[in-house]
Amino acid sequence: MSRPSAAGAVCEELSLSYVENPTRCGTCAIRHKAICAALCAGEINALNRISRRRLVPAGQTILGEGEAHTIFANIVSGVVKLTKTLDDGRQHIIGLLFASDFLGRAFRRDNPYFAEAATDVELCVFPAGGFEKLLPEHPGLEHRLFQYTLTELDACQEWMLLLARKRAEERVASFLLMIAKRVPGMDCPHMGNTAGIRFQLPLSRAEISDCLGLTIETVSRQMTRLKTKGVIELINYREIVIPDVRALQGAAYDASAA
Amino acid sequence: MSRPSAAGAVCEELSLSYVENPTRCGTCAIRHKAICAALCAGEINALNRISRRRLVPAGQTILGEGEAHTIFANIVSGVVKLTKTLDDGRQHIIGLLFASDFLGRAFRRDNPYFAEAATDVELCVFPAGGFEKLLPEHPGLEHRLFQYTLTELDACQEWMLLLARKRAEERVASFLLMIAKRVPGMDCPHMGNTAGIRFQLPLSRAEISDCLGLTIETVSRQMTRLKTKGVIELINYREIVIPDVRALQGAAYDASAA
DNA sequence: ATGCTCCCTTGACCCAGATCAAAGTTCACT
DNA sequence: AGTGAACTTTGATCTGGGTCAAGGGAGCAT
Repeated sequence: MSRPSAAGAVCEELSLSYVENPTRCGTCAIRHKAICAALCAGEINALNRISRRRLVPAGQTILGEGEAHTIFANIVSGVVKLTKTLDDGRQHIIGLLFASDFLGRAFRRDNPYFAEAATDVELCVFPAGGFEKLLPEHPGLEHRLFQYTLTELDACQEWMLLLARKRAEERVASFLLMIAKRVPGMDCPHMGNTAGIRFQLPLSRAEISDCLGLTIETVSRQMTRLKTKGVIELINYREIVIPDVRALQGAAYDASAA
Repeated sequence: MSRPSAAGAVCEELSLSYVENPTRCGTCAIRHKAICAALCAGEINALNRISRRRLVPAGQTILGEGEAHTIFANIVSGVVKLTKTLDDGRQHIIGLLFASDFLGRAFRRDNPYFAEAATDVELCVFPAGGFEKLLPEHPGLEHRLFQYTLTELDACQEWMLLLARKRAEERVASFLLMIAKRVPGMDCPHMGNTAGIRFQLPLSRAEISDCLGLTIETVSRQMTRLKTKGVIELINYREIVIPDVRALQGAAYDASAA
């Protein structure tokens, strides 16, 4: 599960936990996108005061399912997967968190899912106690978290439609589209078509199948199928080019394709 | 889709909109369960001031998908189904609302789903404008709604696992269990076993199949299967007895079965 | 009663995707 | 370069649930 990636990270807290320095949030990549966006100075400072940066290498557990959760966190970079498991081993990835997403289920003693770093991940961590104490004191913070939760619920309901009614090819196409929207892209110099998108898949085939309610083999076959149709190009197992997003949206049966 | 039921209701606003009378909330069946629970007197009064009771007959639309939503509401009695549709007609019921549940997606112009009365429904309706104005003024109200939304998200994630990984029989059993928990039961005099549960299904087979990502025929076959195994008894198409809840939990592969 | 309509069940058959089984890639490490 | 482990693809076959097509009930109107 562990893969090499940009930051050859080890899991340890960096010595960035200086307490009063406002440059910490000031220079943060997700300052204006995460729940931090739209917080007033007082709220940002309160958060800043209890937060610590942490690097988590790919494959490492962040929160255990059913355990009491000890932290909340913003994802600064990387991808976190949230998994639920039936006790005979069948499992499903109920959510992926990307840069600027928020990790943690407030107002609940035990964590309803298992959270694991899918790639190397950089977190901005808040201890659970401190964070939950902050919420009632800062309505603006709770409001932001509420809005974020509503968006998460929307996405979850959309995904239910995929699981209940889409065919395998549509699911894989929908998945690639979702990843393309959330993952940082890279230059696409070999392509004449400037509309093309190129990016790195953060998940293995096994993990993709656990997102889509399919098997590894079916995911693989559908990828090959999309490649044969010219809807996607596979640079290698992890790297993908989408020459024409519209075509992929068509394959995904994506209603939001204009 | 319309069925006879207790209240032979027509859809019209009742003349209950007297403005200052506190007995309205005071005598409400869901006063201590809906988002109203844990609100202070001021908040309840503010809600009371803008609310109206409304009866909606089975089969009638409450909110259109994609339309601007004009109302929020508490479900006082009955069952509301929330549906999403792909434009080729494939559809899925993403949620069912029962007594004390809340209907409406705050902070969004358009409604992300289609809401329809599955049975005759009694609503406590709030006009959208008035309700959204109340939220920032009453943090307690927003807090309640936030908690309710988190619970909804938990349920949605649990349901995703069902759609992604459970087999047909487990899905049907899980569905019956979910209904049994939320729908008012009735006496079970013909049974010696006092642990038995008897209730009315609020949905047709077609609607159940739209909840479970299955077809009508498969739902029907699995119901017959559960009946043959003795896990359920069918009084008629809509009425069900569960002689032993444990057995049904087993069939549902329900992890929460102790 | 009779017939109608709307659901629901049952049966026969089919197919998308699962399962089982190799073989091919990729990449880290000698 | 060579080896091994992990991941991915591909092929053959199987099967759970879908699809198509008849029947059953139950409730309502005549």
